[in-house]
Amino acid sequence: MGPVQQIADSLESEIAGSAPGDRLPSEHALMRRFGATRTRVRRAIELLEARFLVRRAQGAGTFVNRRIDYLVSPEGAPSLHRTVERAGGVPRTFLIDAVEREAPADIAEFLDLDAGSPCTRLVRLAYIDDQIATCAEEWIAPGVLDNVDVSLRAIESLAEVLRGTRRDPVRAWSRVATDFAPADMAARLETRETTPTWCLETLTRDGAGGAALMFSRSWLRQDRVRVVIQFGER
Amino acid sequence: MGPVQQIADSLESEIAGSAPGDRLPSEHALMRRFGATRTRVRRAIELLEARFLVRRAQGAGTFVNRRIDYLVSPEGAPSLHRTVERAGGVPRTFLIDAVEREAPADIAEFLDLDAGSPCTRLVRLAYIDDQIATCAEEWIAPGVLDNVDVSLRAIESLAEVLRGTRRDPVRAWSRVATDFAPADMAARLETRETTPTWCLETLTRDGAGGAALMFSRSWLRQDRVRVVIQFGER
DNA sequence: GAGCATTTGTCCGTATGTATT
DNA sequence: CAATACATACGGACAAATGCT
Repeated sequence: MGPVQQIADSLESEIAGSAPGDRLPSEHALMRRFGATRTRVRRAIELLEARFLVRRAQGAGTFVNRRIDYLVSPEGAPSLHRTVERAGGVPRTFLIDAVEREAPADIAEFLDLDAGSPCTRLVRLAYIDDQIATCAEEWIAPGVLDNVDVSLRAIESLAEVLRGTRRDPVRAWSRVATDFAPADMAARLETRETTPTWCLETLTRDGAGGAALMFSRSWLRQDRVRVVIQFGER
Repeated sequence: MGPVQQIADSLESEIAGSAPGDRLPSEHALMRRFGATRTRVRRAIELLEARFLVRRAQGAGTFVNRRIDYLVSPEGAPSLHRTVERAGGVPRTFLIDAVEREAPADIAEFLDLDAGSPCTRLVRLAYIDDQIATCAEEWIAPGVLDNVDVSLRAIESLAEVLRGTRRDPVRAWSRVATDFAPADMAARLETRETTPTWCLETLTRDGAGGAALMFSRSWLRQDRVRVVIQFGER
């Protein structure tokens, strides 16, 4: 076992006994403790970072990372908000944009829209322990919601809002994959364009086979959320 | 735009015009061409590697990578073999182990087995263009197959074999996630334990709600296969 | 099989850059 | 502004794997 791996193993057992958000000793402190060069110490921390065990922030330090398991199934997914809470984390959601605009062609097709008809597009960010975790773009068919910009600022689940308008939102279609987020998304997620990111797309209809209500495309950082897809009966 | 990004962009457009398996110029040749240090050239190639565009082999060189899109849905997945062929790649499958042994507790539960009853465990490797891509462990319930070790050496799909025994294999339950492969799996996949890897688990039953036939757990390298999970109707 | 050149992988020590506190 | 902490870069050296002779 190489010296880098030894340092990594030692740090890993140390992490196991600490809570998400805790700060690790600085790289210089670790150099002294292990009598190693900075290169080795950094390599060791990079191993932990690759496994999403720690998070590093320039100027601030290295911290124990929190990663959430998020279960997706055809029956629907619990809100990320609640999932985070249950894991002991602090979820926060922000609406950062709400505009009327024409949807891109592929999305308009999902929503059964005529070309040129404008729909409401929301952009929302979700944080876990004040760390950016996901960004969702949501296209809402015309006439489905009013004053969303007002009513949504503090609401974490669009499904709940839709239910409030006497609709019965059901997940009609979903696709999950990992991909490289486009530049604007990567910027919002404060991540590099070279890191694979979850992309979860969902078409919501009103009741089974009813009118298309909404198409959403969520990007989720792999280091903050672990998406698990499950279907069928045991 | 930094010098590293410029080199990466230049190489990327070069890659776009070449075929999977093609070799890139060596790092030294690129140093001369771009008048850059090895650090910068390597960083640039690492950017391409992170996006799965190239593959590097010590002592051999850097090559244009082939990555397969693999669609998984509740209705079932086409065989990886056929998916690779359709993309223009060369698929190959090897049975590397076939033993009678007791299944681990969690898997025995899936197969409705009593503790201690032995089942057949197969381990199979799949290659794309002679590059290791996936490793599957398959536990087959007692009495379902005979002489599998003989009959399976050249067969790429277990479902076809099961159909040959007058069964009706259906995908009853599945779970997909990315995870870090255990050490033995990482070794078989010739990958590091720090790279997230697809894990696809499936329970196969005989007809709808029938007897449990098989539980399989496949690990798929993210750089060779892009798993896309899709369910529902548009 | 042995030997050799090529190619990528890893590491070192040092210096400088940049974000945070 | 100063101190601290992580990020990036350089040039060089050696290791390890590959492929050819």
